[in-house]
Amino acid sequence: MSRGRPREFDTAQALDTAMDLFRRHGYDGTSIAALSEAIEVNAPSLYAAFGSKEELFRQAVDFYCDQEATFYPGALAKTTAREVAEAILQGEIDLVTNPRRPHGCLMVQGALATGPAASHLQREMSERRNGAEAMVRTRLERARAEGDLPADADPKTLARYIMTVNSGLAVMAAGGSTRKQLQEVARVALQGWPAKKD
Amino acid sequence: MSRGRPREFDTAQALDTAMDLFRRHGYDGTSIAALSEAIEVNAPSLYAAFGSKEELFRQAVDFYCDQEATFYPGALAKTTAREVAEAILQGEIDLVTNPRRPHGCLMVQGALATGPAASHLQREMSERRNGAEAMVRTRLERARAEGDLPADADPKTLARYIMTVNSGLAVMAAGGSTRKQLQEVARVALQGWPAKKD
DNA sequence: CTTTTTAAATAGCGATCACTAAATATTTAA
DNA sequence: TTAAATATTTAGTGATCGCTATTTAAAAAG
Repeated sequence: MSRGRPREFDTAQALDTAMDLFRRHGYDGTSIAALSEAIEVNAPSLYAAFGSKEELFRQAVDFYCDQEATFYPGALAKTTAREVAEAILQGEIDLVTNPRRPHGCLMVQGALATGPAASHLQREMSERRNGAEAMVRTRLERARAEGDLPADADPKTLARYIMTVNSGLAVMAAGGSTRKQLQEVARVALQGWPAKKD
Repeated sequence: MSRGRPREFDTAQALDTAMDLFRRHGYDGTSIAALSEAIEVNAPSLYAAFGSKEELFRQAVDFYCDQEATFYPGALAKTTAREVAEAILQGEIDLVTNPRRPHGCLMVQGALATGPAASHLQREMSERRNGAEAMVRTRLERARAEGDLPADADPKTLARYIMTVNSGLAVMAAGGSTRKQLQEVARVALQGWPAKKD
């Protein structure tokens, strides 16, 4: 075992709690005092473990991507472009309407708008969302190469469209839309998905 | 003229400036000090004119709806459901990528996530968005009654879909997507719009 | 002019912000 | 047993938060 007094709280559990607070109240709306109380750990221990509020937020986002927004690999592994799109929208809906969590998406609500001091977090979050978009685009490019999407389909725009709907779903969920309602929305959203030509 | 010393700043201009700050930094991320400096008015004058930060925010949102998000009446007045949908998405894109303004939508970025003290502003904003959705739904119900939408089309879901895309466009614009990119997205978004049956 | 009315400017209120120095507690290693 | 290492606790730092009492300035009404 490592030397010194052992930590009395679980950092993963702390990140789990921080994730919920940041998702519900955003970066600026979540105070160290609120985090400290919810995690049941004094502020200095928080700083010893995570460094700063900003770093805690980043680690909470990492935790979120690893532990909550886990549908991407499976969705991208589907066999057809349409199935990929369906799985992404359904995965996003499950994520943003999870009844055991605050509704919405940490990468949207967490730092969509922040005070000037944290403006780089806005950029970081949009870069993360762009990263997901790039993965979808790559997958759709492959689909087109495989003839699974028509040659005149534009993977870049289709991927951007999927991410646009995803972000919209997060906003709608935060506003109280139910899982069922959003599934109906997703059905409409894919109504015009380019058909494979046989 | 009214009695007493005349106000030395234009309240409309003040709301215009407040609108931009709240849109860029959100409610929690915008301090009275920042507003005071940007508007070039001391804090007490701000309070005399608007009452409180919350009330200033609300009035800025009203101002935004009246002066910036002005495309709705014209869009809803279009003759076909498809034209209505097209005009709404195009209007939203122009709104959220206006080069003279911070990119995004005040009703999304302004108070999507807030600290506990301002949580009712989250609700108020989602209620406003729901209000817009209701207007779209009513218009699409009329369209269906007029045979402009197929009988099996669901105006409620279609309206929710349009608003989902709208919110998504706001997030994407805040992340740096260009007007042209979002127009391509809008085109894809309407690809599956229910066709009128002749 | 003086009075009344309203606004602007100065200064500062208590509360909370993110953060930390110093002291105490608990563990392993020597 | 003692020393070293790490965590927790206590008590606070200066800065900023939203907001306001008080004073001074500028206008209209009498």
